[in-house]
Amino acid sequence: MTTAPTPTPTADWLRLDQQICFSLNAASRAFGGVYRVVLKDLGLTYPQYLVMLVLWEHGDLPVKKLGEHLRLDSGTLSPLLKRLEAAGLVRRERSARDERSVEVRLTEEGTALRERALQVPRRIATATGFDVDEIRELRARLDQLTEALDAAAVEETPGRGA
Amino acid sequence: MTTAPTPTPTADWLRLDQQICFSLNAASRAFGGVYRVVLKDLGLTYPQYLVMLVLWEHGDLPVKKLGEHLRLDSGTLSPLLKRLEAAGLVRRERSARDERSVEVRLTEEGTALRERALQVPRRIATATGFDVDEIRELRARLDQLTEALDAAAVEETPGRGA
DNA sequence: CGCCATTCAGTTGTGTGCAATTGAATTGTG
DNA sequence: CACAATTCAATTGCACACAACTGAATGGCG
Repeated sequence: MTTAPTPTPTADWLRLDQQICFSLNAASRAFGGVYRVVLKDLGLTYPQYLVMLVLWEHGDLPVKKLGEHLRLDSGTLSPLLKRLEAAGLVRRERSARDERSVEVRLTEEGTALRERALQVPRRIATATGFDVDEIRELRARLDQLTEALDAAAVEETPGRGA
Repeated sequence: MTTAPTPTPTADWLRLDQQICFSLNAASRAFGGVYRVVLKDLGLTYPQYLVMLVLWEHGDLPVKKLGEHLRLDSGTLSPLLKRLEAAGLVRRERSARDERSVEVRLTEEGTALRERALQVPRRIATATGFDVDEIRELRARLDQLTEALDAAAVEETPGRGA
């Protein structure tokens, strides 16, 4: 139905757009709420947990690389890493080879925290009520969306297109 | 393949969990980036645009109702609404019937802005690269996810159940 | 070698998000 | 009517995000 005519009035577009950004926002914040509860035991916020995940998986990294993995810049990471350092989970050390760069290293305490974090994913997965295939499917869709949006953002920004 | 055994080692769960929260986060921020560019002409941020959408659709509302539509509390809305008021788009007036309540009303300027905002959804929809059905499908999945996460958050929080 | 563009982390300023608290207003109950 | 519980907006404190800028360090190029 609606194969050809009915040129989708502007008001409908607006509504649809509203729904998609609403839904994404709501889902993101709902995730944040669940993580907040689950991570309280570990003394981590959700973004801090993401940083620790990257470090646990890839080992010590300069701030720049960390930012590439997480799509975050130094404006966000610098204060966050300071808090992780204050909590004793990481150290920050100027690289000897390149004094501009700062290496983020896991402390023993930071490494040890991984054991306690291992139970987090199961609790989160349970909370979603989704099974493995559904999660994979959704993830693929979201990544596809992100890719398209990033490409569009570059094109929309006058002066940033390449 | 992998029909029955392979009981999914813990490390895999962790990886999967990482991906889903990464993806959702990334998509949300990518949306933010596109909206930032598109909304700059209107002088609105993305959350401010969401508030305006609700007001355009439902008319004047008390802060409380606004928060219910957007899942935001007064801690977020109060300063945001002050900025919208400073921009001349809304007025805030104590309700005569209930002095606790503050009515958020569109000014003429705020109402007029809707005309210029009508072109936003099309640009966003184009940027996603998704067609109407794909968006609807994704939205449904996300709402389902949000519902499950909210329910789980209530259960996980000791002392907030019921 | 000297200079300039680039790279990198950090800082500043603005704007959310959310928990917790405050204080005024209202409602329910006796 | 009086009093306790509740509702509501605002505020405070903390933690992201991100743009714009700063300053130190590096690398390329003549």
